[in-house]
Amino acid sequence: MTAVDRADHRPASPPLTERQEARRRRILNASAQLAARGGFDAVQMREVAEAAGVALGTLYRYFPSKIHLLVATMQDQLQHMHTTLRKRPPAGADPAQRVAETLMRAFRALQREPQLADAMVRALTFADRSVSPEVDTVSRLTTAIILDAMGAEHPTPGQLSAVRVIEHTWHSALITWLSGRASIAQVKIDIETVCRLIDLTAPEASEARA
Amino acid sequence: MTAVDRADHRPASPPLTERQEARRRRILNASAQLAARGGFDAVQMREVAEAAGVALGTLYRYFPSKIHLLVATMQDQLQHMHTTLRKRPPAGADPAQRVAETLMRAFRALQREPQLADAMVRALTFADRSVSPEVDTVSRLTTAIILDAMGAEHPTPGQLSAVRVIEHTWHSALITWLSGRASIAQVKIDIETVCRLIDLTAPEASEARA
DNA sequence: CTCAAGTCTGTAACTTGTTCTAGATTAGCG
DNA sequence: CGCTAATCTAGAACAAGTTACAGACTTGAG
Repeated sequence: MTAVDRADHRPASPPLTERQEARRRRILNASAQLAARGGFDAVQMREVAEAAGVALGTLYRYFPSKIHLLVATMQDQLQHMHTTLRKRPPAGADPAQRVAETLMRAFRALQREPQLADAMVRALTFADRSVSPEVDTVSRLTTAIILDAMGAEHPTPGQLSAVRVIEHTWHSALITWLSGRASIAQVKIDIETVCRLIDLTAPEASEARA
Repeated sequence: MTAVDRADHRPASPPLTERQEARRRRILNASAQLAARGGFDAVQMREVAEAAGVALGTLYRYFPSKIHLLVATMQDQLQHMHTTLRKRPPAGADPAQRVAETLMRAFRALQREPQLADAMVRALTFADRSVSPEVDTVSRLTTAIILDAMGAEHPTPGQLSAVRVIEHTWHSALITWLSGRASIAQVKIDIETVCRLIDLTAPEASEARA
């Protein structure tokens, strides 16, 4: 997980001064707050700038587009969630159960701020190539969370593929729920369904399972 | 499949005249052509209107937003694909194999027009509640294609969940590839991985499998 | 402390999705 | 044919993301 740890904060290109760090934080907070209130559309760059007390140009210097801003916001929120989850690891005996439990816990957290979730997830899937590095960071964070729940220290390629599929399902199911096309019950079932892949790809699946 | 058949063309609220049908078609073609050239950003409403030879206001009367337009474009393209696929059904013995083959065939079709694929898929996942009915139609079409490949006439709830998970994976993997964050090989592996769920949820999985 | 380089501010301008309006055209009906 | 309602056109206007720029402020080197 060293790669993730290093991405825990900025790639440290130019080390930000204290005031810059503070500005960045104010911007991210403003973004999350506006998003929580009115979703993607409510995060208007002029308003974010004003709420954060910076000029519009400065906002763009920190985050080169609205999408970058929202993806960074998601990074931020995911980090919180990761730390929270680590404090209370899932209890299930089965890796599949633990992952499903973890994801449903995350899901319930997002349910509390559906508008914020909407803004972040929409930004994530709408992101084009210019945001790839940032989206990748989010993806690595999510992977780390899932692998943590699985308890897989040295995942096999098969497991990694399963984790990717789980991530795909997770994002897409979230979107489907957020746009009102699926119920929470359906999301739960689908998460449980996809988590079955974990047993299927466990390294000892063919031997120790019997 | 009656529901899908009925959606084969417009929900027939007011039956369009011939000239209106022609306008609609010109608009969809213009949209697909612009998208194929430059992706999501190249589909600019003024340009679509001009290329289709209609006024901007008319374009908006037919498709109330750019997202609606692109989702309708996707509907259109999917319909083509469905008919094409029906002519040459996948050959595998296993339902899982057939679905994977079908999806990879669709994938290769999209590869030929990556920009068009980008525009359509981005629109699809970016769509908000106001586009739900249209997105749902696309989803039903996709489901029909997958069920066709499975050969499942009367899918169980478990199978339906598996199909949903496959769809999630399909969209999300497509996005990941389109934004350059995953290779084609990876997409292939992930599609094959998720298709394993089909065996897992087959009605006779617990009995006839032995 | 002083100065140059880099940042930040405030503001205007530009782009593209969307809405609105007034007048021309078309479609269907008697 | 002649009329009326619906539709279409051209073009202006508005909204929000993005860019540009001139001048003020900070920062770090000497």
